[in-house]
Amino acid sequence: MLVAVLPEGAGGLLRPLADDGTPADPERRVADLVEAVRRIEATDRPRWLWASTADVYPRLVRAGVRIERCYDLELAEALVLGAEGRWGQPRSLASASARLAGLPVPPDPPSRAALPPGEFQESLFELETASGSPAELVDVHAAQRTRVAGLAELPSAHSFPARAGSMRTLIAAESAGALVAAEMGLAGLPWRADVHDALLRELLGAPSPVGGPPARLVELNTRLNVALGRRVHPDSPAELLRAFARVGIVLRSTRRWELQHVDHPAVPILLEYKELYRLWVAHGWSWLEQWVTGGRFRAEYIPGGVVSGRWATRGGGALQIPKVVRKAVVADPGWTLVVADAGQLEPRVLAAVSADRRLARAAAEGDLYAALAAEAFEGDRAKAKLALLGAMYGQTGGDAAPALAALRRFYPTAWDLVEEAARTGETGGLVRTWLGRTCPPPSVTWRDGFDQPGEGVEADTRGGARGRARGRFTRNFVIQGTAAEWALVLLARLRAALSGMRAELVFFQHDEVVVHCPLDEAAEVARAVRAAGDEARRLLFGDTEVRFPLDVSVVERYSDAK
DNA sequence: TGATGAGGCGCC
DNA sequence: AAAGGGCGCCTCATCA
Repeated sequence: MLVAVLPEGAGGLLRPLADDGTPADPERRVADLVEAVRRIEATDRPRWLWASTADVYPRLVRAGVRIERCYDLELAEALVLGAEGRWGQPRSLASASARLAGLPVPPDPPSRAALPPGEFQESLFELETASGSPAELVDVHAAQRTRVAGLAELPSAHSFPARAGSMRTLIAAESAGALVAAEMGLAGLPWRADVHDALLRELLGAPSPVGGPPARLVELNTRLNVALGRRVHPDSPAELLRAFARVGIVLRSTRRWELQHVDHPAVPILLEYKELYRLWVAHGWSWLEQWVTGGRFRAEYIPGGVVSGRWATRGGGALQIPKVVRKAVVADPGWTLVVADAGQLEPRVLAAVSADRRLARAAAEGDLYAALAAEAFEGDRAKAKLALLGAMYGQTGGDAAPALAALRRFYPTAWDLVEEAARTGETGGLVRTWLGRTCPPPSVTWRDGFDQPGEGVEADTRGGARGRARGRFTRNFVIQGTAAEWALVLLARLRAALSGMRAELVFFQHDEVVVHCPLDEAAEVARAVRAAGDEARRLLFGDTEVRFPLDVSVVERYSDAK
């Protein structure tokens, strides 16, 4: 059973539908949407059909209402458009409805995600009156079902064919992910501001009372001035290049890896400055003030925000929290953190999707690289890792060349899969993930101003640096995107397993998940994470012998994981 | 003055 | 150890 929901102030319109999406009961208006959903969820557990989870669900969660399943029409629209070769067309309910009716398609309204961070937070408290009608929801949903069923017949110049069944799975997983994202964003990551502050003082020294650089940075800057024989602003690359040139050192850039090869007393000082400077500007006191409230860091998660299907976040740099700062992530008293990290996820995904028999056998082991090394790289684990990463990221020459040759010889089926994805991209084609997420067309991934979709695109794409860049992108897309799908399914299964417990999902980062739970639930949560990983493997890859082992730690502090 | 791009670096 | 893929976000430099 489905129930279509259209919010309207504090109330809304509800329309029950049969499983096939056809209306089952007349539409009705409720004055209190939260209470209506609470009641219907308790008795019927329907799949809720709405235009956008991000617009509707947060207010339900804040009122203490959680739902089990939903169908996010806009996320689904984006996936189906991509599979149909119409990537990037407007996806809102209004746009999809207009497209269906053959009317001019309005652009998507600016999404919440486009708001400045502060306003984004506030917007979550607004009562949204969505545009559109329940009839439009019902019609667009029905049309999506038909379009999904037709996907199997689409011409397939892609890594994986578009299959109706897997697209349904993908839409369900994407929708479940949106529920997790909303809940996790509201729950927040436990964050001890006092611990963070102590850490900053230890590394950076005392903060400046007027907002300038802290003591340690001032000191390092002074020492740098001395070492270079003149005053410099270390945050200005141009100035640094000039200063180094003046002491006889010509640099192409001031990147760390380039500086590291330079023998000059200023270099270690500058490297230390850069590291601490970054900590100060990106995760210093102002970050703490802006993003941590009530003992929680509340990130804004955007499911499907990355073209590969990975999540994005906005504000607070939630996916880039430096390891050193993770000391401030501390469980509440009497609670603990269960941290689960999928090791070697992407090479395992390659083994599973390619069904390369030898690679799959290696991926049945706990340490895939070691197994590979024993078989094909004379026991050299580092070389095995280099080869596999090089094949997935598109490295061609350099030190990796011999390793790549060995990989190609021993694992030809896996090799062919990534090579085929790369060739497809180089010649202007599209690739898909295992469940059917389609990569954007070349016109979207080229960001140079003069690239226009249409004439000349294919010719420009073939050969040349740009074509090779596109090939590296599509080569990686099929692996990274499929890994994101495995993680998404794990997340959805884990969320289901945790319902009814006090445990809460509080963080998710590509292949790693953190659950905050009472101490006495930790063992069960750890079991649930492993079970969710197994279910994700089975759902995606059936009876593959590839394993997706999870490193699970039960810790008080995030920094103590692993 | 505000917008944009480049340089740089944190995470996976 | 770096370099291949994906991001967000900070700064400076430049341009309208």
